[in-house]
Amino acid sequence: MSEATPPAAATTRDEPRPSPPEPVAPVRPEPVVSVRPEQAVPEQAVRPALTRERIVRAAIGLIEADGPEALSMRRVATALDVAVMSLYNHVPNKKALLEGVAEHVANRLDLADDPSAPWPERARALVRAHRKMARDFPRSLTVVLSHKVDTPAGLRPAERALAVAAAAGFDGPTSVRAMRALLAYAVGTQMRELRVAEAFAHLGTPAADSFARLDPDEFPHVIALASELAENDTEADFEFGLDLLITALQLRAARA
Amino acid sequence: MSEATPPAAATTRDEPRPSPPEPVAPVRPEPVVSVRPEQAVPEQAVRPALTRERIVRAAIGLIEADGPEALSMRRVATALDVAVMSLYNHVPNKKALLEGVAEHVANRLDLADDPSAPWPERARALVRAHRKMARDFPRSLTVVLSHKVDTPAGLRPAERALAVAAAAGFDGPTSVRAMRALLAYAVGTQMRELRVAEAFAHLGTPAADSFARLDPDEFPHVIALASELAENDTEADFEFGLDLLITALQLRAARA
DNA sequence: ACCTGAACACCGTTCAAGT
DNA sequence: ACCTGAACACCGTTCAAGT
Repeated sequence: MSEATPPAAATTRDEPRPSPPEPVAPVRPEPVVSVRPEQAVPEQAVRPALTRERIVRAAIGLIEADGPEALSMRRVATALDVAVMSLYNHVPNKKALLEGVAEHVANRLDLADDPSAPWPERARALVRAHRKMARDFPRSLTVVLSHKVDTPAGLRPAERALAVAAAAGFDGPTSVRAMRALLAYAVGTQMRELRVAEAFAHLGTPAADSFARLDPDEFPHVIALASELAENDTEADFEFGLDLLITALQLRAARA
Repeated sequence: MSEATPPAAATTRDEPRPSPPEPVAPVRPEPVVSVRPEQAVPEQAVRPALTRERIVRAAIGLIEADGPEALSMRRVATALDVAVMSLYNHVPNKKALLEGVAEHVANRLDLADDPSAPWPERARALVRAHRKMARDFPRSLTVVLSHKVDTPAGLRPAERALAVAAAAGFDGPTSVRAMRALLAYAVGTQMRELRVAEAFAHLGTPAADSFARLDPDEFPHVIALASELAENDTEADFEFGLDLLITALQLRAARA
C-alpha cells in the first residue's frame, strides 16, 4: 500500500541512497535457542519478499507521482530498496514491467453488471467505469492505452460491451461496431481528462488568457466562448457525449 | 523531404557514424577567382543550414520509422549529420522539440470547410480530417495527443467545431459540449487505429488465435464473435460511430 | 532460486572553447 | 550567431559472481 505513494525521497534524484533500515548484523546471529523466530524481529525489520506484484505496484506509484516518463528500473529498485538487477529476477525487462502496469490498472476496472437492468443503463455503466479508471490512475493511463491487451484483463470490457449490445438486439457485426464506438469514446474522454489534469497541474488556469492573444478573425468562436471553454465540467461533458451515443443506439435498436 | 524518411543507417545503433560526404579539405580552399561560388560546389555538397524546421522534420521521420520511444537528440543529430549540441542552438531541449513535432503534425490537419454545406456534412469532414492525420502520422500521434496545444495549431479544430455547432443552432454551452464529444470520438478512434496498426506491425494477425485460449464461460460473446473482432475495417467502424454522434446531434438540433 | 556489483552502450544537457 | 567536444548524471541490460 505505501508503495502506491512512494516517499518523497524517491522523487529526488541526486542525493545518495540512504542505507536501508535493515538489521546491520555483520555476523548472522544464529538463534541457537528457539525463540519463535517469526516474532523475534521487531516490526518492520523484515523486508517482504521481492515479487512481481510488489514491483508493479511500486512502478504504478512512481508513475502516478512523477509521470510515466520518469519511470526507470533504477528508481523502482531504490523505491523497493533492492539492487536494480534484482528486479530482473521477476520481470524480464522494462517493457514487460509496463505491460504489468497496464494489466494491473486494467484489472481495477469496475465491471459490475446487472444483466436484468435495461441495456442503455448497462452501457452507460460500462463507459463510466473507464472514466473512473482515468480518475484513479490518471498518469498510468497512457501506459494502459499504449499497450494493447489481448489478455483477459484487456478483453473484459469488450466482452461486457458485446453482451450489452446483444441484449439490445444488435446482430454480430453491429454489436462489434457499437462496442468499438463506445470504447473509442471512452478512450477519447480519458485522454481529454488527462490533458486537462496535466494542464492544471502545471499552470493555474491554463487556457484562459492564452485565448486573448488569438487572431479574432481566425478564432471568432473560440474567443466568443472563452469562458465556456475555460470551464471544465468533465463530468457533464462526459455525460453529454455518452448520451448522444446511447440515444443514437436506442434509435437504431428500435428500427431493427 | 528525404529527412521525413531517414536512411536505414539511422535506425542501426551500433555501427560508428560514417564520415559525412563533405568536401574533406584540410585547408579551406579560398576561391580567389570569382566562380560564382553558389554553383561552384557540386550537387549535394552544400549542406543546408541547420534550422528548427529541419530538426523537427528529422524528428518526425525518426518517430515514424522507429517509434516515439526511439527518438533521441543524438539520433536526430546524426540523421542531420551535425553534432548533438548544435541542435540546442535551435531548440531549447527535447521537450520543446516534441512540442514542435506536435505542432507540425497538427498543422497538417486538412481543415478545409465549406460554410454553405449542411452542418452535419461539415462535422463529418472535421472528424474525418483527424482520422486522416492518424493515418499519415500514425506513430507521431501519441506525441500530438500528449502535448496539449493552446497554440493556434491546436485550437483550429476547436474553432471549426464550434463554428459548425453554431451553424446547427446550438447555444454556447451546448456547442462546447458537442465539440468535445466529437473530438473525444476523433481522439479515441485515432488511438484505436494506432493500436491496430502497431499490433499488425509486430505480429501477422494478432488476436485471432489468442481468443481461442479464453475461458468460454467468461468470454462467450468475444469467442462467438471472434471472426468479426479479427476483422478490422477501421473505415467502416469509424463511420458507424461518427454516424451515431451526428444522428443524435441532428435530433437534438431539431428539438431546440 | 534469488540477489548483486561492475561494465557496456546508450541517454539529455551544462560548460567552456572555438569560428 | 552558430557550431562543437568533453564531461556529468543519468538510462536499460549483460555478465559473472556470490548465496
